[in-house]
Parts: sequence; C-alpha cells; structure tokens
Amino acid sequence: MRPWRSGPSDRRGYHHGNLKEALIEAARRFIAERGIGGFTLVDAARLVGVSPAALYRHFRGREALLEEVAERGFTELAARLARALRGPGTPLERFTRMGEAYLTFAEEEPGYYAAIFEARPVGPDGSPPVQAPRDRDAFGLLVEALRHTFPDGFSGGVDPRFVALEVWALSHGIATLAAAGRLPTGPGLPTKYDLLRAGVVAMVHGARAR
Amino acid sequence: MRPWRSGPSDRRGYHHGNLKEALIEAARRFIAERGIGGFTLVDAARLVGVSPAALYRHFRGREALLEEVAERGFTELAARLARALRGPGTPLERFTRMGEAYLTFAEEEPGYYAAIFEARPVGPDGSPPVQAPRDRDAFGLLVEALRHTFPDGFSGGVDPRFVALEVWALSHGIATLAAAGRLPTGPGLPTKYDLLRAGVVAMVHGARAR
DNA sequence: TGTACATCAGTGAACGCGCGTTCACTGATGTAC
DNA sequence: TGTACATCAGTGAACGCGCGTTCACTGATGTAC
Repeated sequence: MRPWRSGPSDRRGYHHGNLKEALIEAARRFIAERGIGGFTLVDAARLVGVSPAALYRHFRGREALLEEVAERGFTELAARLARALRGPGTPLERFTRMGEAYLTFAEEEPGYYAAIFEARPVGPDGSPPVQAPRDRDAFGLLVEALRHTFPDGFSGGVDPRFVALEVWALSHGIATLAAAGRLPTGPGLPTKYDLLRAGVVAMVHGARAR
Repeated sequence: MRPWRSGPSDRRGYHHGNLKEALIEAARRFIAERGIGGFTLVDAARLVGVSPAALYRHFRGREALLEEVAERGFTELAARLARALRGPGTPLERFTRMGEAYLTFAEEEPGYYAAIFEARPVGPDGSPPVQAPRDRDAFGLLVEALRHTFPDGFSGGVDPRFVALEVWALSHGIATLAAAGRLPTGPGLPTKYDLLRAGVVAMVHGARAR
C-alpha cells in the first residue's frame, strides 16, 4: 500500500489537513487485510505518512480508533440495508434483496464488518457500556424491516423478532464462513447468495405455515 | 488460573512428564478466555509451570501448537456430532439433535471452536497447504449425516449438500453470535436452540416441498 | 544388582523486535488590532 | 495590508513492555553390560 492522503490538496507539509479521516480509512484497510488483531497504530500512521504520536491528537488510543471504524461501518451497513429495502418488488423480494445487500457489504467491506463484530465498544470513561447501542439498533432495524415488509404479520402469531434473528444468524454465518474462505464452492454447489435466498424463503415460509 | 499439571504424578521435578498434553490444554483454556489473538506461548508455559523454551521440545512454534489445538478440537467435535446422530428417534429428530450438539460444543469448548475456525493450517514445510483436510472432512461429515438421515433424499432432487451448507451456515452464525454475546435474549425471545431447531425444520421442510 | 553412559526433556539468560503511549518541542494557521 | 500572538496539529526521540525464539547448558531417565 502506498502512502495515502485524502482531501483536495494531496501534498501538505507539516499539517495533514484530514488526518482523522485518513487514519480511519487506513485502519479499515488494514483490518480488512489482517483482521482486528493484526492491526497496529504504527502501521496506520506509517501508511498515512505521519508520526505515530500524531494519532493521539484525534483519538484516545487504539481502542477508540477501532470503535470509530466500527461506528462508521455500522452507519454504512445500515444505509445500504435501508436502500435495498426501499426498492420495488413484492415484500419477499425486497426483504431478500436486503439480505443480499448484507452479504455484499460483508464481502466488499471486510474491514468494516470485522470491526462491527469484533471491536469492543468503549464508554466515555474507557470502560465498556452495559450494552452497545449499535446492537439494539442493528437488531431493531431488522425487525422493523420485517414488520414493514410483512405488515400482516405471520400466521400463528409467530413473532417477527424470531424470524429476524433466524435470518440474521444465517446471514452472519454465511458471511463469516465466506470471509474465512471456508464455504465450499464448486460445480453444482450454491453461491452464498443462493444459500441466503433459499434460507430466507424457507424461514419466512416456515413462519407463515406454522 | 493455577499452575496445572496432568497425569498420575502431580509433582514431578525437572521433567514434567506430560508437557505436550498440558500445553495443548493450557492453550485451549487461554484461547477460550482471550481468543486466538490473545493467546501467548509465554502465558501457556507459565500456566503449566515450565520455561517458555521447553515448548520447543514438542512444537515447532506458536502456529504449530495452535494447529494441534485445532486438530484436537475438530476430532472432539466430530465425535460429538457422530454420537448425537447415532441415537434414537425419527430422522429429523436425530438430525436436529446433531445441530444441538454443535451449538453445545461451541458453547462448552469456545477455545476449540475458535481454534478450528481461526487457526491457519500449516503444512510440514511451514507453508499453508492447498486446502485444509479438515474443511473437507467437516463438510463431508455433515453431508453424510444428511444422506443417512434422509435416505430417500429430498423431493425435486434438491442436493443434500445444499441443505447441509444451509444448516451449517445457520449453526455457525448462531454459535458465533452467541459466543460474542450479541444474540439478543429476553422474555419472549428464543434461545439459540430454539432458533436452530426451527431453522432446521424450515430448511428441511423447504427442501422437501420445493 | 551396580555402574557407565547415551539420550532426552528441561533450564535460564539473552536476543531483537515491534508495539502503544508519553513528552517536550516546533512549525503552521488564523485571528485581533 | 501588516504584524503579534494564541491556538492547533504535527514531530521525533524515548520509554517500558511482552512477545517468540535461540542457545549453550544441565539434570533426570533408562538401557547395556
């Protein structure tokens, strides 16, 4: 990776001009390549072309930077899911497209994805908060999507949260297996999108038939 | 954690007597507590009560130890799955029980589970092999289980491998979300076992109805 | 049964390394007058 | 428009630390005679 600067003026002198953003971007890239554990502040600073100490003008430390990356990642993920859900088609089609957007996000942004699921949220005082607000947000988003997509609900009074959890767990499983390169592929074997699509259909169907 | 020795004589002098096994056991525990990235040779040696250099009498280095842990873990997992599948009940019941055994293993042996999925397999020369034999084994095991459980196959000629992948991805997703403490729980929300059971039923049913 | 000795499984000190973080500092920026 | 100066965002050297690994070594074990 070559040193990288963002913003209009590519070569500034003493002042970088956009260091915070550049560091977040560098972290995202390194996490994508080496995982959360393999990410170091020193490498991020070097990539951006700045001394490691400069980082502390913008972040409390390593954990704070990771948490910021996770935050950005989650915002991006939520935006993509919402966009996918908004399109045309039957409820089931739109919901399925949302699932595909999830898999695509995990594939295109492995750094964000890993940060979202591995970064330990940090409270203002440095200790972990009781529960990460993102967790509730992520799950709530999915439940709301299901409720909007199937406003009549499921027969038998099946809780939409149940279906939401099911779909989320399947998506996460497919995404992480694929990211680890452990999803068997080959002639006659389904792609991850095939897998998710069939799984969603089966689960929604299952919930309606119960 | 207190220093720990295994085998019949708990206090040996210069020679430990069972160092290899003790180190594997220590690694399993540390990985369970801190994850793969948080595991260090030095800590493992200290826990066992031995100098860090002693480790090199039994392993090439850190990676080799991790790979050994993964190997043991996989053997144990395979044994548990096979045992669960062997019991009484209808095909679907037995298959469902196998899924529950998978979740239980991930919960009871988080060290093994993490090692299985995160350790990078190492060939004899130190470079990674083309494909980890374990991967094929794990998947093959699941497919065989499905074939034995539903000898009549699925209607519409649905490939058992398809269903196997689906079930595996769901199980893995549930297990990892649960291990990360990110599976929402609360009154009215399903347990991970509920989730897997309903998912398996839906998927098998979906495959037969297609 | 007793002794000599090869083999094996440990020790402990040391190494080079890269990490996250701190500190006093300095160069650049932008605002007040 | 020009100058003084407060503020801000960088530097670079240094730190203590713990890591994985190596090395020459030594104590224990078990076998041959």
